[in-house]
Amino acid sequence: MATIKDLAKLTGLSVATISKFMNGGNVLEKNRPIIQQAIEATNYTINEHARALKTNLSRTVGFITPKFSDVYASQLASEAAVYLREYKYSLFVYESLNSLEGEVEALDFFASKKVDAVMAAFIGDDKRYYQQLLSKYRFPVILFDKTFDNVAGDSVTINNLKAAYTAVSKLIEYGHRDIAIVRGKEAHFTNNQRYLGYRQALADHGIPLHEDFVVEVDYSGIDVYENITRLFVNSHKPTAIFTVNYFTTVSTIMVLNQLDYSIPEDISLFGFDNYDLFKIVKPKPWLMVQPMKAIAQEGVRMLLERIKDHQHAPYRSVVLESEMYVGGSIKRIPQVE
Amino acid sequence: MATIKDLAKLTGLSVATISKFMNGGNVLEKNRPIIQQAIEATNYTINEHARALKTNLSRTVGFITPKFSDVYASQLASEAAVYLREYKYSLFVYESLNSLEGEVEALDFFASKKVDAVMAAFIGDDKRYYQQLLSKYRFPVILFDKTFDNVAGDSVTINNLKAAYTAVSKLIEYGHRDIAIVRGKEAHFTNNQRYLGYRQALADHGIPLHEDFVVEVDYSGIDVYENITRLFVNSHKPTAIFTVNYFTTVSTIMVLNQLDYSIPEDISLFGFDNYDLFKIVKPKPWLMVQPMKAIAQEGVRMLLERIKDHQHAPYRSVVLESEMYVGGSIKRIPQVE
DNA sequence: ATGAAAGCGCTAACAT
DNA sequence: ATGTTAGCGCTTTCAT
Repeated sequence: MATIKDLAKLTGLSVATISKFMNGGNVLEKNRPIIQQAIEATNYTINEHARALKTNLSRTVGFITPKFSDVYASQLASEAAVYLREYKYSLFVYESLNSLEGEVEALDFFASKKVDAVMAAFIGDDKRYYQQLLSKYRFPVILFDKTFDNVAGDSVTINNLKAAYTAVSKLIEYGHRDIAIVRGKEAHFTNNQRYLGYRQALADHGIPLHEDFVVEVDYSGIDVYENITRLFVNSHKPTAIFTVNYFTTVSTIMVLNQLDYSIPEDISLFGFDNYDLFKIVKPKPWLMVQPMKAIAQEGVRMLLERIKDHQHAPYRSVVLESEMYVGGSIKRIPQVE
Repeated sequence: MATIKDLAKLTGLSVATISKFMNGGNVLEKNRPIIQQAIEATNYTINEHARALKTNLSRTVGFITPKFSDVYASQLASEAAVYLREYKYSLFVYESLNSLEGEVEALDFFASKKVDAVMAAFIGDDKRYYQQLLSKYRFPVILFDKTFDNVAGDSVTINNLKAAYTAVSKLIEYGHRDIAIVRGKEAHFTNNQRYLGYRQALADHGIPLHEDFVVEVDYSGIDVYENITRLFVNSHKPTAIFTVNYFTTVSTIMVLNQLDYSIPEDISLFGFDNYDLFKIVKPKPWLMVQPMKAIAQEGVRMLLERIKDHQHAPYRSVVLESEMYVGGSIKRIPQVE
């Protein structure tokens, strides 16, 4: 493998000059092509380990995702990578496999890789646990999807409660009162917040909560079919369904289709998150969509600031709004006076 | 940040001894807890940059995926990470964003990170292009999903043609003769191979290829609905559909459901790849499933051998078989004599 | 079993 | 603008 020393010998220049060239410093115009040629001849690429050792900056960012297949995290990682690349930064993505131990493993791994910062979508909700955990590491951590009261790191989230509130209010505005919700089994932050938004929207419009209309599904998918089917066995049936995320939205559409319930004729739907499959679905579902680009951009911005300053400025938390995608999945129900 | 030197001072031992401890060398039993304590007190983690610089081994593997959202690649990365972790290796995942330039970027990035090997699912098919490209890098590359005649690196693939042949033969065995195929627009290797398997199965059973039954869809999803709908406008309609991968399978099921075609009563289906959504689909689709664990395991095995030997042994290519998942998505059609 | 010291490839301070 | 050189944190050889 070629090193700067090799290039120095090849060009007759010094290692310092080559280093300057590599880092955009001042080099005589006539020397530039000479160096460039030597680089190409030797297929030289800089040794980032040596550079990182010297500068104490690795130009890498760790990213903790619950699963590579997680739609939210993979969109976020994808967008973040684009912004980071502009600053010569790259992502180390580590799967926590939905476990706290996996998260600790990831953090330890990042610590030894000396990443400059970490972006994380953690699975747990225990603020003090994370506060203590993160205090062990010297890199800044930017939290996504959920926040811990600005106590463990900067965070970028959306207003989950409001997004759900908006969605359910739209269904009510269209005349629906029998509105079911399909949410995850786990008591996770976003899941809960969106449930609260659902409840609050109902309450604010004087609609009592109907226990049978709260469907909790396992993200493995095994019980989705049965649980959604059960919504329609009683005489008191929902006329609309609010689904709290991509998985529940897709799977609910799938099941409704299979049960031969037409959307929106037989049942109305308001979903969450936008992803590839919704390009196929007819009619287009109404959706609350998270501004993934903005989330990534804000996150990267904060992260770069933290790396630069390295100060213990108070943690900031940015809360963004979701966007409402208008679809054709809600039927207007005549108001009964 | 704590260094070995700090630990040396703290424990009264030498840097060399601490290093040995860190690497599982011989250290007096009575010294072990002392070192361990110092590590915990300082939150010490090894500096992998320094280690990599010294040993010329980074214990990282680069992984090139077309998109983070790619189902095949994300399953593969996930499985590979598990095996690699057993050998203290970790994955650097880089998105090529479905472009050749992105792939080159990824390789250059990996070169400067001095990864020990690269796992890649490339998008192109030009053997000579990749042969030339990869010759520029000194790390071994293990190719997945497609192979280039053992000319650019070791590879792990499945027998795509045979898998498709098996699937279509099964449909024929059930009495179907009007079998459509939903494939991708792009002339990619796996896509083509599976198409060839389809054609060969038809040919071997004396069934002529019907042009209108070959549906080519864009992976963005925009034309899937229209293209599948078009299958049913003529008087000559298919009784079965073979879909060549996860995306086409899911979206075809989605569209059929929306068109109120029941599976298997109105139309039979044989799909490809297994993933989360199929846990929800009723009836369970027949599927050809790639052995992702075995693919990852074989790939990692080859990769570790390459790293160890560093010899220019001839490239090997491992071809695995897909597994057939029996479902309820095929109707038996009485044979007409 | 432990320690002293060289050196991996780079950057940056300093000298020219 | 270019060159010389120290040193980042680690492993490893060679002594002890």
